[in-house]
Amino acid sequence: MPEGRTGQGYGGESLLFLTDEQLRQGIEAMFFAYRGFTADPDRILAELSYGRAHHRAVHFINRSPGTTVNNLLSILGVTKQSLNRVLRTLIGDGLVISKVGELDKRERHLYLTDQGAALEATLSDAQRARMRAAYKDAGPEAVQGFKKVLEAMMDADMRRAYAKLRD
Amino acid sequence: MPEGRTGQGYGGESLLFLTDEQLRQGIEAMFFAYRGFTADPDRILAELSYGRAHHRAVHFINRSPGTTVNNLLSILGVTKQSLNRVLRTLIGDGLVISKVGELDKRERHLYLTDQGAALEATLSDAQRARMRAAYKDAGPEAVQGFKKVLEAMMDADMRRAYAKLRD
DNA sequence: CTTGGAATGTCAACAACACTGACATAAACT
DNA sequence: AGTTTATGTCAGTGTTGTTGACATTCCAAG
Repeated sequence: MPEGRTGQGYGGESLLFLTDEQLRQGIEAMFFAYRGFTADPDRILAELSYGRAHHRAVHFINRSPGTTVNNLLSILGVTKQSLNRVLRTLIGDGLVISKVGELDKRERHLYLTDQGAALEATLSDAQRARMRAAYKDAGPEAVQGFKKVLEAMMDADMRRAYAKLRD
Repeated sequence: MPEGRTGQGYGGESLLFLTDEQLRQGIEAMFFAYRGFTADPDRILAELSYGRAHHRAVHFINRSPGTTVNNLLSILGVTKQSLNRVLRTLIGDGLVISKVGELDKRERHLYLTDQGAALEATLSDAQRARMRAAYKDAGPEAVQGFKKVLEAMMDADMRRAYAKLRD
């Protein structure tokens, strides 16, 4: 071994960051971090007898007001029956309204009511607070790397959906 | 604003990486990436009529052979009833064995059988393959940042558990 | 205009995985 | 001897996901 360059020097020639041990650490980090990622909204949702699925629906409706059910379906990656159950309760509770499409009357366009927007804000604030603290701790360079790795970890369709949401 | 340094320069003075928009992108990246993260093992598990909970149990038993039920409980962050349901099927299927503790006979120490180790390897290989590809794409610097942000995102107890696993 | 397909919604059944609460047992600690 | 700890188990419940079947509405092609 002529040049056994150890450490995680940024040269890129060293492949030590691709060892099974390093990968396992990353896998476990994802597992533990995702728990933290969802912990705060979960606590709020539990009090309202809602779940993560409601959070996700509300998040993406807020993100893209007027989105269709089908669109939401492909982003969330669940079956229409599963999404429909969630949407029904949200509509029933007055957090979401569904408008028949003008151009294509088969489509239902989804919007948050004021009440829905209020819930979304509460959940987002909690989740962003943790995210902000983590970003601040880690610094801007780390955040760049964080996003880069996450993006590379996505399925191709999800990467497309993610890119689309960023436009 | 005297020095309005734009971009994500690594100076650290610019706080543009802490805007709500940047945070939301990170949140969505976590959501989509976690889906990719679990997709490959999920496919394998579905064929065996196992679920993610089985994967997690097998992973951490492989990681720390001889670990006790209580220990596993605190790492996984679920109730003993939930874990027990999973362990019962794994033991019944001959993937895990539970040995009464020698020093403290109340404790059960958990080990993978050869068959259990084989499943763990199959699942790990799939998950590591995606992780490796993502790491390779993103590069060692990005990976460092990735881990740094994830660690900062964990709850304090999880960070401790994570650190302990790395010793 | 009729027919086929797409988008949506609904009903029913089921499985995985989490929860709470209650109770049992054995072993260890005080 | 009494309490705590570690574990296991039973019963019930809730969220979220799945399939399968079927109805409705509408667009578009023949």
